[in-house]
Amino acid sequence: MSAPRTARERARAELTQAIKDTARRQLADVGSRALSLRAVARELGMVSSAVYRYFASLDELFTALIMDAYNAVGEQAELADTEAREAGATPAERWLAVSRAVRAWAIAHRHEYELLYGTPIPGYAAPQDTIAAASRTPFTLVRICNDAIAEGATFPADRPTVTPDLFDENMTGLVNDPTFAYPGRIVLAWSGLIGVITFELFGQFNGVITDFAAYFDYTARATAAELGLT
Amino acid sequence: MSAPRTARERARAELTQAIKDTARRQLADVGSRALSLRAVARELGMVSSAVYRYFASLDELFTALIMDAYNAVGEQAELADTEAREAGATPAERWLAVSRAVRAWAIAHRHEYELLYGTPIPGYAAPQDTIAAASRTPFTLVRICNDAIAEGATFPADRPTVTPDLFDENMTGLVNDPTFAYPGRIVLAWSGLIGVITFELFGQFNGVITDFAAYFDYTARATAAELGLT
DNA sequence: ACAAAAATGAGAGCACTGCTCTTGACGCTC
DNA sequence: GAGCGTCAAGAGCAGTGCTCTCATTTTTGT
Repeated sequence: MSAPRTARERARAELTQAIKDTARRQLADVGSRALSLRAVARELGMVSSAVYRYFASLDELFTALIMDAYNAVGEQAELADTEAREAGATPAERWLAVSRAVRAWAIAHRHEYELLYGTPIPGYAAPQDTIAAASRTPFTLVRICNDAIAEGATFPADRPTVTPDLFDENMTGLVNDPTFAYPGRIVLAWSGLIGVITFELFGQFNGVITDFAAYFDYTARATAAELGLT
Repeated sequence: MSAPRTARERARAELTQAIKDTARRQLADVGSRALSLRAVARELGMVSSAVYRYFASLDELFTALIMDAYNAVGEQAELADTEAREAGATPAERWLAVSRAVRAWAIAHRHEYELLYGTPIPGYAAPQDTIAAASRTPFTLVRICNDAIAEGATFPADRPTVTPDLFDENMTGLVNDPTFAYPGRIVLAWSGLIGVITFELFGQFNGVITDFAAYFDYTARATAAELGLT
């Protein structure tokens, strides 16, 4: 990611980006299963073996696309939350705004969404950078809850909670809630949010729901209510 | 599905099953992306073109595997619920039992689960039969709620609800609840259940949760509580 | 019982894929 | 300007899904 110093480095950086861009374009057309390194090379007017100078394998190209996609959806989520917060929205309204932003991105970038939350690519091993990029969206949800707690929100009583020992160490201090009622429920809310979007995109709601957008809003509101957000 | 009358029909039925079985075996080994019709034919000692007499395309073979998988997990769900009910379990306990059964099946048949709830196979068009098979598991959850309603359970007050017009017509009469509070929430619970299992299987919980089984039980209990099941 | 019809398996072949290796040309550094 | 590292290109390998043709076998109709 360092700045290109020589002409060759600049050309390399540009071509690397061009490969990713055309790959992303073809991904939108044919889906991840049919994405072909040779077709990408063809569209760029180069021979297939030349692409291997930039990505050692198709899996590596996929990994790069996944990284970019995690950052893209994370950026949308952060943006939606920041805008809502600056407009004076309540935590519940911010939750809805972020949920909508994630869904909108998923619909607009269906096949990139599949890369993130669909069947994992077998040869793809998530490096440390990927984890950070993947955390941007859920951390946005955590931020909303932390702000709500700071404003005096409390977790609804009489609901199942979870002990902190089920969670990884680096998760325990994330939410400002010593009872750990929030963190356990936030993770469930997060997986539920992706679950609803996935069901809609992957056709599990066909023949069940007719108005996807309206139903999604309901799910987001219901989830926020279950977190005690108002 | 009619009974084989001639020897050729019997041989055809057996070979069709043998192809599916070895395909399922190879699927467990290499995953759906690497499943090869030629490799299946090789293992069966036949030439690849012969397999096309039984499945017109790889997509058609996938469709058959998907049908079988939907029925397999649905059967496990129904079995778990029936056993729990006959043992005198409460609706909440039955919900937990069914949830656990689905998760257990998913872990034991990872790649078949991917076929059902992961990225859809592009060339696969769900016929009417597939919808019926896919409905077995969620209908089991509906049955639990109906039994609970029959026993006098009521939907928790002060929670967001949804109007019936968002749902397909053939869904409206499914749950014995004129207010339609249950159906909207059941669908969310269903997608949430699959969302949690998918997150665990697809690695989204790596670095977040350590004790998957314990956390899953919590999510199932929390979901049951949100439906007002006791 | 015998011929026509249908179904089946084998093989060759096409177009495509990911990936490797070698070759020759170019740009950068000293 | 010489030497080195990087680069695109091409050939080639093993594998894929799928189609076509050609015998062989089984079922069916008369």
